[in-house]
Amino acid sequence: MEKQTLQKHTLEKQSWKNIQAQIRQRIAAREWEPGDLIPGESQLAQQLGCARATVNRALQGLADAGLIERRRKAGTRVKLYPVRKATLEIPITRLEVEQSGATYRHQIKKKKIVKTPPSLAKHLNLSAAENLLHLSSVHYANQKPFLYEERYICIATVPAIANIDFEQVSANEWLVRNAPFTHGDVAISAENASSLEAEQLQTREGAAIVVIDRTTWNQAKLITNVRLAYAPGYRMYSAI
Amino acid sequence: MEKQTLQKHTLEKQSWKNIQAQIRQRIAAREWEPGDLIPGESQLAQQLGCARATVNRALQGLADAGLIERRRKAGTRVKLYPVRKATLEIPITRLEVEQSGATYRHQIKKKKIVKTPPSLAKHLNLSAAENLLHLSSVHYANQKPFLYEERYICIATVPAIANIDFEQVSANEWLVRNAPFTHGDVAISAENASSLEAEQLQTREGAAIVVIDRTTWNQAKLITNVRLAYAPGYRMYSAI
DNA sequence: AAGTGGTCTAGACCACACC
DNA sequence: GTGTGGTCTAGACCACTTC
Repeated sequence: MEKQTLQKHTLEKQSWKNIQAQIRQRIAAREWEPGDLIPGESQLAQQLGCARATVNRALQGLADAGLIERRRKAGTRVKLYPVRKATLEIPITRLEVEQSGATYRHQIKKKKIVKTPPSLAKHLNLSAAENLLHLSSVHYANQKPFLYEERYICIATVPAIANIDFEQVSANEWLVRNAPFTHGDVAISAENASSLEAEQLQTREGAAIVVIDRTTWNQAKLITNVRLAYAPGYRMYSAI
Repeated sequence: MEKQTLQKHTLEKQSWKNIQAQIRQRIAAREWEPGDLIPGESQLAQQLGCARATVNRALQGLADAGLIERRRKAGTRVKLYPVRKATLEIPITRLEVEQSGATYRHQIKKKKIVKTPPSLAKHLNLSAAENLLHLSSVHYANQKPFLYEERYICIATVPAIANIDFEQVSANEWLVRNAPFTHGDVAISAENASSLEAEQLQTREGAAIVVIDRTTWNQAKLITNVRLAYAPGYRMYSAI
């Protein structure tokens, strides 16, 4: 009690964010150079007048941010090459469009049940006999094409999709709300629009478009694989 | 002691990750539906036989992952639209190339000191009188162009750059190691290669290329703005 | 005013990696 | 073995928000 009151008076607020900021600054100021070992948690706790758990939380955040590297017994080091990370949010397309102030609409272009196409079978190591629902659709913002989507949904994993009217709710939105996934992967690239894509996006063939390829799983079961071709001019932003 | 031993015997390992997985599963299983309020921390702690702090840690992770939404007094709700996030690592170009097994080389194409160009002045709200070091360079993987980079560095913020030989260390690498930044922003887009870019990247004009525009700051002071034009075929990957 | 999450503490034990 | 980070606990107080 006595100690705590003292701290409050001398250092005002103590929180793990505060501690983290102090350590961050000491790293930025080169007090500990890249590659250096920094003091142990207990030592820092004593220096900074807080509990070890608080220092631990601060350091875990810094490790997460890629500034330091921690190993039991070996201690904590300032990274030689700090790894910065950009976090991109993956929004529901309808919300993304609406948040930009535009009116959203989407249209199904194709819908049929197919066996696993060879291109996917290899990449997703899926049985060639698997039944997939193949959907193509275009999403519009203010009646202008925004995104052309080519999607495969694994029927065995998500049997309920058989009864969904995808004219009402996009597959994207329905899946996000009804088929929670455990993990997945994303690839982002740039491609020249094919003639089909150019037609659907009402742009010229060869225009540079952002393409996102995304696959999601529930445990070991594939849920969906989708290729998203955004209309020219699409940009993704992130703070770092 | 007695209690702890009991837990060990009945539930094997208890950790916040375990608790988190249990809660995750209950959300996935629709035990709590999207929009529902889930029990408070103390209640969950009692149910799960652990301390409230442990539940707190688990729930904070889930909030971070975008699955739930927490507010004091209001409680914790399952998000209607879970926001998934993809985290992209921003590597040093040399390391990115070398990790792919290729040999790295880079070459400075232009280097001169300029006043803030109008295009940047607006976007970065920078004084037009600011002195910037303007560098263009090409990074190669196995002698093939990998990345064309157009960079501006704020001399007032990083005076030390005046004496750096950027033939030896790329600006990218030098800055990462010597000019820590507090925050920044990134934009990713697809563009058709201009004639200059096509020439530098040894590709055809109009080829679709990934373009990353990145700006970093130290507190209120601009460090650098860079436009990275990757050779056709470049892909960024992320797990989600 | 009251209830919820957010954080801190002191102490304890564990898990892992290095010696 | 031994030292480091990783985690857990019980209890406490704080801060924010809704009522």
